[in-house]
Amino acid sequence: MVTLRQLRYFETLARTKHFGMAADQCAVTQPALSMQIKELERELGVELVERRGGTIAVTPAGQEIAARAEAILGQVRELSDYARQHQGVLTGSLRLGIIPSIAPYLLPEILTEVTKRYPQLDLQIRETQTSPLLEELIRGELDAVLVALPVEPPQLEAMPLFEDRFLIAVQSQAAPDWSKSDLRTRIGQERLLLLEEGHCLRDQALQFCQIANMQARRALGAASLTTIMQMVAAGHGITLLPELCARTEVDRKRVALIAFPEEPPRRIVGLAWRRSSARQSDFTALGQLIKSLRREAVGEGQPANV
Amino acid sequence: MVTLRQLRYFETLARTKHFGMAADQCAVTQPALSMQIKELERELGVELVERRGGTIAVTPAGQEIAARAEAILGQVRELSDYARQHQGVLTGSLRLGIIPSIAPYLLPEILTEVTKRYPQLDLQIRETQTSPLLEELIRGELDAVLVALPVEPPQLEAMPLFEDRFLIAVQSQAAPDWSKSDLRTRIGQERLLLLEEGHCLRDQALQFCQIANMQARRALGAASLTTIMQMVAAGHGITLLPELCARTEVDRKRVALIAFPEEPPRRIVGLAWRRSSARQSDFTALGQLIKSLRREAVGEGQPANV
DNA sequence: ACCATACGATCAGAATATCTGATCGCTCTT
DNA sequence: AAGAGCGATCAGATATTCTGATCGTATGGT
Repeated sequence: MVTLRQLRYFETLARTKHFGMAADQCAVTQPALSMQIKELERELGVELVERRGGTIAVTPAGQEIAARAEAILGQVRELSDYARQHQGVLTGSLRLGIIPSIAPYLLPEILTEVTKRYPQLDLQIRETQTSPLLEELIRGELDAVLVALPVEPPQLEAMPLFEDRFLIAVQSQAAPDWSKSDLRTRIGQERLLLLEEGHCLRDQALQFCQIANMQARRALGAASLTTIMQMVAAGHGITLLPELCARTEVDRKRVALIAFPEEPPRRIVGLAWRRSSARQSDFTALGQLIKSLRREAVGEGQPANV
Repeated sequence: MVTLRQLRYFETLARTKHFGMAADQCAVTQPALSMQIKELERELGVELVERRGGTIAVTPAGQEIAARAEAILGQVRELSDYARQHQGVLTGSLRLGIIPSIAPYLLPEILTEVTKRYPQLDLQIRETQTSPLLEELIRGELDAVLVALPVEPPQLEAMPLFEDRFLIAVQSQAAPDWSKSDLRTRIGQERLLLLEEGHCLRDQALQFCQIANMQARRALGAASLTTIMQMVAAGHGITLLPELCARTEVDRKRVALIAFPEEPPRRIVGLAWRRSSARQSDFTALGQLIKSLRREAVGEGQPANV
């Protein structure tokens, strides 16, 4: 008799193409996974993976079966989600992914508020860049993600939460030198500091500046905004900084923030989830909670112009 | 962690609304089933069934979850079927339903032929009337059914196999008395013997005779064609007999068969299965096999006219 | 050619999960 | 008030699944 356990293990194996890694992801030892895979093969009477020294290949039949298994596992997840709805909103566990340019600035407040208002909720956080987050979301390893919109995959649905304007961060001493009138031209003349490849923030900044700053690409990617801000403070360049990050990252003595006078470049921060998920009400509740946080926050900490 | 076992048990329970029966159907004892249901409820955090003395009720959440479970189980079945295709046609086990007016006459040959040509196939037979067969087919308890076409449910697909003409069976002594010219009128004057409610044969005969024989409904239903033929032989009435059954059921000394001169009433015998099943090639192979049997059989045993 | 390494298979024993059969307690019927 | 039917519960048996150690093989570097 086929079991869900077998399907779970096999789906992971088909994805990783590696017994050891798959076993890790399933949180069991490699022999345990091997045995279940073998049992599934015996059960179905089909060779699912070809074991060749060093590496393995998923057979064509295996591919198809992995796809079906994935669909089945998805439906089981939705069944559980549906059930969870019946014990009230935002209860049980919710796996939330957040991108690095949001997590540190919003997460503490989110956690405080969630603990206060939804003590039943066990919020599990994963912080990484947008594309792995979306993959994991689609695979069902995450329930929702907090990212910059839009999100492309059609099986996802998103709720915009707030607008996050970009400011220009420059070394304080240099600030008086910046006139608001020709910001864009001026940017083109500076060295633009950006995060490393893969961060959506980098892409957004590049997109905005592509006309203005053709030499931006030579800027090597930094691993964190903190690094970048230290470099700005030391006068090694400028950067585009989301308002959200400003309060935390900016040392007012050493760095000045310049707002765009009109039509500021901005990102939309939103919550995304699988369209097929049965936890819609959880997500809208969580979205509302974050929205409300942000409104208060914006109210108290006004954007700092020069 | 939700298991397929839990879903299987619960789906059965939701259908039977009875722990004991569900346990029987699942081939386990009642405590085993109770425990799995309880575990599923704990897992999902939802009460799935209301236990009230004597009887139980499936909660609304339970209904929805049972429906989802059913869908999931169906997909798992299809996954298995898909896999089975890969080890060649007509291997493994195949659960075939057959109606009583076909089974005794076709099954022996089918079994002989299947054993010869597909020794790998484990054919499990269920014999009952059309409507329970179709229900079980849709639920996935059967893989295919051999019935009179058409079959209505849209999720089923059917393959016509052969035409089975109806003959009139009368007591031998009375036979000379029948002129072919006005068969229909004549039928109206006789007592028509039919199977009990639920047999498609009864409905087909009634449909054909509805103009001719308005008093047919008073004929009490017999449980088997054998009973009916004994009564015909004893001169208690006449019946419409499918050609398929004639060789086996007719004692030529006591019963005569009269063929309709033109446009004989007939039934189409066919094989039906779930459209969603992944075993199409099994079914067409089985259909071909039955077709070929029938062609030979028709060739050797010509319909016996007066 | 030889060693080191990485990978998956295998095995024995331990830990879990699941099942059975007996029994209990409740509710409805008579 | 007694009996029948039903599901829950419990203890012990059984089957499944897991772990940790070990093995054999293929591969790549030297």
